[in-house]
Amino acid sequence: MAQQDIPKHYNPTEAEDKWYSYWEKHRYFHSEPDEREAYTVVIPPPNVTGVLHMGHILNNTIQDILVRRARMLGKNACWVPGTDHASIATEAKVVQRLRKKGIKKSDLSREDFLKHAWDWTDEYGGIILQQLRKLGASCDWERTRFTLEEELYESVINVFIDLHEKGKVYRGKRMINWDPEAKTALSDEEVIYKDVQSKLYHVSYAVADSDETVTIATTRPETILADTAICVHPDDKRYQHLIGKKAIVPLENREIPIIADEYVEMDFGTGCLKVTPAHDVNDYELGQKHDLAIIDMLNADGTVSEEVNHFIGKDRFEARKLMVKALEESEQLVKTEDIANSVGYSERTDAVIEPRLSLQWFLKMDELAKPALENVMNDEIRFHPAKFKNSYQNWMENIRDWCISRQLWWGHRIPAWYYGENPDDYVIAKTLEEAITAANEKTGKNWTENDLKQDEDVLDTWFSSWLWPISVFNGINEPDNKEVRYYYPTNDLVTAPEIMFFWVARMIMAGYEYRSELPFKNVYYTGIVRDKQRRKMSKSLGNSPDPLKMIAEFGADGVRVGMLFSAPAGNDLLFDESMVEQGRNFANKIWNAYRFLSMNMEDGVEYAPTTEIDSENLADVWMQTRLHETLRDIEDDFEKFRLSDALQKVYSLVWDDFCDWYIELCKPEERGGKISKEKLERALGFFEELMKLLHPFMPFITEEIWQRIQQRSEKEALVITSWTAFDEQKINPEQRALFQKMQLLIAASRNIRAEMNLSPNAELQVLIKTQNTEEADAISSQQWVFRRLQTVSELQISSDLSKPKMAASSVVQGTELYIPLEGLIDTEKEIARIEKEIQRLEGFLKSINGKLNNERFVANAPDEVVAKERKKKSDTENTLEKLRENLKSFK
RNA sequence: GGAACCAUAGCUCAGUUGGUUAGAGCGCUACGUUGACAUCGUAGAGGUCGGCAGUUCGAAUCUGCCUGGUUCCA
Repeated sequence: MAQQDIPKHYNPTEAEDKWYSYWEKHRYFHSEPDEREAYTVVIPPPNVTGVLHMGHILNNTIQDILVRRARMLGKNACWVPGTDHASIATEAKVVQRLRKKGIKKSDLSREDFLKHAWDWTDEYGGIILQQLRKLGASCDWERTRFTLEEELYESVINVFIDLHEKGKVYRGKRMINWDPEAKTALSDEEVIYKDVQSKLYHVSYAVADSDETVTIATTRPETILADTAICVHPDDKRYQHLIGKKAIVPLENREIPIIADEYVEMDFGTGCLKVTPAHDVNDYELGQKHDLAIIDMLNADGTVSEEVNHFIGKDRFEARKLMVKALEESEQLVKTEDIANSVGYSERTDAVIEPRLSLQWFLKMDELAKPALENVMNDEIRFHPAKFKNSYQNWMENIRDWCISRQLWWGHRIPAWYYGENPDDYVIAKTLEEAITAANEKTGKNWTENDLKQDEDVLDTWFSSWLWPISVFNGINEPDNKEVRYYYPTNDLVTAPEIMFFWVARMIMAGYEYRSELPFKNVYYTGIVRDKQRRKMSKSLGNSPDPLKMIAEFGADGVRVGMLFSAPAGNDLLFDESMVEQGRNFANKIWNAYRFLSMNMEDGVEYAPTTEIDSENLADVWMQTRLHETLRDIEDDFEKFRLSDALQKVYSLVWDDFCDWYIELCKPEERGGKISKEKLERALGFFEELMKLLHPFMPFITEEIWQRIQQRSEKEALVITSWTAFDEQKINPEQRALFQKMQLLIAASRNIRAEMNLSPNAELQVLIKTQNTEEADAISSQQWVFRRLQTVSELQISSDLSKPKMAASSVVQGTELYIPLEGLIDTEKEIARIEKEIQRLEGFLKSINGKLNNERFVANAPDEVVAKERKKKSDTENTLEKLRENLKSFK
């Protein structure tokens, strides 16, 4: 392509749209089972309500890198995308939208409401998946799944039925976490505890038939209305005489027993505990133990119920205020103190959670947890970073049953059918017909469809997500189908540590329960994206940049690179837009490297990029060495999921090695001259190799350049090109060392120019005194490297050189470099320069001597270490001697 | 209250089995633009590795304690 066609700056938008649709059109991301090894990733399904945020960018960038690399490695890569139905969040959105239209949820039938919910989903549900395409995500879109679609719905119902048959799903009245905002039960994991400043109210209760009072302390005085006992420690001398007596509940004037239990901490608060079994987990257990009455004083919406006699219909917080006022008036409020305590909030609605006694469906976890714990602890499933095994273990070992029912409509409706009012008057069945049959069998009666009522509730969203790696391949409904057998277990799961318990742990359980096998081999936990002040990025804080705007401004490749640069494995990352800028700059650097090479192409000439190097050319041998060293090193990084490190290495290979050295050395000697065709083809050959290496990280620009370098057929797109295999034979340590020495000599020369204020173009006489004739030969034979990068009038290379007078000098690895500067040299400066270097090396030598003079070091340290120190000593002494000689010539 | 993780340059982080007077990127300073790229190049400054003690011939690395921070669980 001719030079005028290539703009000076890379324009990502155009290339990104072009190549993404090209990839999609040719179905490169689509996977079908075949004879190749499968590489499977299932996306952590975002909520249908979701829009792309920085966490998604990070997470999906990582997945895409893994998937694209696997694809290039020749594996049958399959990345399954999809969304989950997010019952609470979606239902809230739909309710909100209906409210705007003046419709109340309570006015609608279940069917009508669900119609609205599906409308909403059809309208907004696909947004986030569209956005992922902008990022370059190479998902198999033909496999897009939704947790509420028919096949997945059926999977959930089948699993519920199965677990019920196994006795693992049960129905019971238990203390659960109630969200009065969403009016539903939540699982323990959906409660977020926050430390808040509260008041501790000390309230005195009269003791019946006496003048005495007892004082309790509580942060929730309104629950006094539902108290059914006072409890003290049996050994507490202060209260022993009261045990067995009655106390009188303030306002309500009910008599409640004063009981004794060792559960009470004598030195906490007053040592006297009010017991409200309906509204506190611990109190509930006390109640069970002592057979206490249960008064449920709260309605579903958090208002006071008619079970008590005061503040009926008032919100719980309003009731609290009124209660305090009333206690003040009756002079039963002894004192109020400030206290920091922990309060549970709903993960979804942020409402204060109320512990509530409620009839719900639960899943028994103990047996499910066993293989799930074992196989993570023994690294059958590997966590990256491994530190997360600790909290996983802790959770698994203290696991409690999972409350899986939700009082919502949007979700998988529980397949329980009731025919009577007793707790056991139900059957579990997939359809009404089956339910009738089952009910008839169970009861021996003849039920009709009007007699049976299906449970109104739906299942926790995670009760569908936990099947995701199986259900996306329909492996629940058809356990033996070809797809699930081919793709399952999946390979890597990339997710946030926040959902380790919600999701990861439960997927592992489901994996062992339903496939007798792990669901994935590796779990990579990404960090949390924070802003520069370490605050978590969130919508409410408004501190999160809009990812799509960022992609538009910096390019998807730039965003991906920037994200990864700030994301070392498993640590939180402080997102900084300057990192994205760096990513964009990198894309531009690549672009310009190509632009330069293309400028050297003649119109109408066919160029055939080659990886056959000129073995006589030091730059070629070195560049090939660097390429293969990098291939080797990043293989290891990928193995350890150190993607940030891998990218750094490729970045440095491209920018530092290829652009700063290799391309510079390709430039023709004479200004305005063109690079020879052969040289250009080798440079392009390397360039193609670099594009392959970079492709997983920066898919768009690499494909763009790949397609510019040569005309490619649809079978030759970079996205499906084979990864270059690491080849030990392509690494040449000797030539690498020689090139490195050249680099150091050039750097030394540049340094002298900089320190002496000499222009880079000043023609200088340079003398290189080598340590021996072999080195002189080696350097001489490749002296063009030096000449190309330093303007020299004369270059002498020999082991037998006499130092010129008034020359600036440098010693690199024992090789000396002289630049005679008669008339130009600033003697003072040069003396200072040499003295500084001497000082540095003397310090170095001192520390080496410190070791070598220590008998115990010589006696105890491994021979190699001692030998290494000796070598360092002689090298340093050698260099020092030369520096001192040089210094002498100025004095 | 229990537990885990972390503390290295101005900032964000590497530093893999203990053996270079500690590395990268960004930022900073100086110089540089008559065609690859100023979204750039060259050179440079900058750290008693949170503190104290210990193990060791040798500690950023291992152990203990202390301080500060983050996260998870209750």
